[in-house]
Amino acid sequence: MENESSKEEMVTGSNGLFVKVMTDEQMELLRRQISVYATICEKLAEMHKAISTHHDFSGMKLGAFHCDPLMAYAGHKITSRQRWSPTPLQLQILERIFDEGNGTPTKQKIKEITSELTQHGQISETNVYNWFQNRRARSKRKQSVSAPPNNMEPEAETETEFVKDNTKPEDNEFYDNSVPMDSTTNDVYFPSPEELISWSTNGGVLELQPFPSWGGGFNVDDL
Amino acid sequence: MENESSKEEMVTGSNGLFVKVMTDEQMELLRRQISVYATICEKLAEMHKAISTHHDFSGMKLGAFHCDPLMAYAGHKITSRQRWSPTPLQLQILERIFDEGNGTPTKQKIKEITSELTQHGQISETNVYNWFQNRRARSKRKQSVSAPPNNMEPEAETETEFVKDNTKPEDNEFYDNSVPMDSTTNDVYFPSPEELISWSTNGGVLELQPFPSWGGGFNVDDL
DNA sequence: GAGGTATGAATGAATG
DNA sequence: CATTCATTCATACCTC
Repeated sequence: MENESSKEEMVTGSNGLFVKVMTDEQMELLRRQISVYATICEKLAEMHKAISTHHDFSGMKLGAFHCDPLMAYAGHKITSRQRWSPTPLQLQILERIFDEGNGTPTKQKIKEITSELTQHGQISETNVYNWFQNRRARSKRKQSVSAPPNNMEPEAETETEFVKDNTKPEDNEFYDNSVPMDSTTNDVYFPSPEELISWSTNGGVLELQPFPSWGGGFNVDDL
Repeated sequence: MENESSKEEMVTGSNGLFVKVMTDEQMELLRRQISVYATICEKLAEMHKAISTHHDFSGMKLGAFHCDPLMAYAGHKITSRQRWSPTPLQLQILERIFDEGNGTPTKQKIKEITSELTQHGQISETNVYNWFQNRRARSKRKQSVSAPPNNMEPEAETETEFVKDNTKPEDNEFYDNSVPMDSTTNDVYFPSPEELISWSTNGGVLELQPFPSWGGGFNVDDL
């Protein structure tokens, strides 16, 4: 990453006010972070809920949190950025190019294709790149599925087996899961804390308010 | 959306890059929002902890490959794990090292790094090597992953061609959206999710790390 | 609303 | 290093 765009700075907006500046990068970080929090909260709430169903914790204190028995289950999906999807026209063109057989588009080709497709809708080089990657991989996989005429039980999901034939040196792995949490938001709306934390301690059951839609603040990628 | 002071806007920073802008107001909101999450998480963790002390979760096998049901947040199944994946801690360290700028780690450095990371989880030199390879390569070809700002109509072939690439200049559309982890300066610091929420797999007790810095990381007021 | 599928995207590893 | 492959994750959509 270049040293030129990773830090925030102060600029004077068009309205003349001083404002804080975030780069896309930072914005993305923020977005993710908040989303992670949301997820964590949600899961914790679920967990507690699950536990609560098995035990009675009426005596349970939650610090200063005592609220009305407002019913609400932790909604989720506080964020949802639509991922890119080719328009029919774009798809048509992409498929055509793909069928032309020219294996993997070079970087240069990607650029060309992208600029062509841009005339038919929003698209970035990454989109094009990914599309071809996926297209190739999946058309290949499909064939290999039809190839093996033998056996192949439908679903051999032996989950009790943690095979880690990593074919590689001594790499092992036992810590699971690096948080995927995609999440994305177009806008960020911030309810007041009270709004958010109005959970019910009703019978020890904790419930989080559904996350209010993020739809009012600043647009992360839509301006 | 008109151009008022409380709304975000796009301006050109001193470096010439387009950046997103937040007003103080928005920044404050953001800070509070995240703070609220932090509080919620803490409280939930406390609650869970309290509950856990009263019950035996012997049924919860939480070995290296088993997560407590809650932790499987994201629907990820524990059965996967065939390829190495850095733990959050490892990732953090790796990113730090990467950011230190020392280009290609030598063989010797790889060894050092590996042995350091081993303390935080299984890892091999190959893993480290690959990671740096990929990290380098991708820090260059990072592109706009974020769906272009505008929502596109999947089927409404309104191929209106006024698509203006608001993302960035025509020639260069690279910006980072890969794993966030830089920081270290006084700008936005975001602990990784796992950093925040390190679950003890011991008896199903959940533990939240003390919140790193909502008080230390994101300096709203003293930029 | 839980299942399945399609697909955009992310990333460890491999190949040149 | 530059590209590519393989696998996986996440989400949108679809069906029941």
